[in-house]
Amino acid sequence: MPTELPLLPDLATCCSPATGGRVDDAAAEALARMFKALADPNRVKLLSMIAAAEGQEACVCDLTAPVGLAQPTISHHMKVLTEAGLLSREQRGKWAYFSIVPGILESLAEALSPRR
Amino acid sequence: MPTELPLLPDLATCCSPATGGRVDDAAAEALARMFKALADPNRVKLLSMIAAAEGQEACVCDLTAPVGLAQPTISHHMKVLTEAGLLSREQRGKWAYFSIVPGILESLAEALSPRR
DNA sequence: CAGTCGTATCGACAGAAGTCAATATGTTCT
DNA sequence: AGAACATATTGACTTCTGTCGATACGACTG
Repeated sequence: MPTELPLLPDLATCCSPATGGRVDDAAAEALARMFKALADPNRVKLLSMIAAAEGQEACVCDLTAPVGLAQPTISHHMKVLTEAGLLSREQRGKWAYFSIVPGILESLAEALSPRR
Repeated sequence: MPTELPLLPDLATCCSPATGGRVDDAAAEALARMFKALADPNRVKLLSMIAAAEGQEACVCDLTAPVGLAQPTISHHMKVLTEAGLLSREQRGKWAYFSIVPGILESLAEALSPRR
């Protein structure tokens, strides 16, 4: 079920970091949704491993072992990160490659930067 | 129950942004704990209101009305933000003033900045 | 010192989230 | 086509989380 996607626009409304002025309800929810995706240690680890990989992309097969979770759980976390707009998925042959959505982390970081 | 506090050190281990290299378990948990505090729209709103206030501090009495939550709920959220190390509390007379822990947002933003 | 006001804690409840085993889907190779 | 492999989905279970009413704590005020 496609529920979102237009998350970047919400964050990129320009000149409205969450900490530079009162944030409206929509922006607060958009931000909270992305932070919620990062609110799990295993997802932070997964994201960091992808970010650390060359090309900022990684195959699920490379991620399963290091985090020590069952395969369905990894799949679940990847879905959460993807639906939050942080990762994008690309099926390449038999494998699923995930990569960080370009600019999304910078947008998040900017939303946190005080007084712009 | 005092469970944490040394969160800044964990983040400030220098030169180890979550997205610049594989993050270890401790760092992942520290980061996730802070993101978890931001994983609620109302808390994002509360934090942004404090950040927007002059002196980056605000009295609870000023925050209750705008978010439209019951007073115990606000108190709960403030506690979550405080225990996550994002806010500090100061009792001034009859009122409780909360302010953003200096540098904490910058640290978080830096942890999100890719390739350092 | 009794009352009032601001804030925190407690207890309870509904809904969300993390985890895994089992199973399904889809892709490649023979 | 059938086997083997990689990933996704389903279902079930437990734990965590947001919310509020009731109540307790603390500080000023009269």
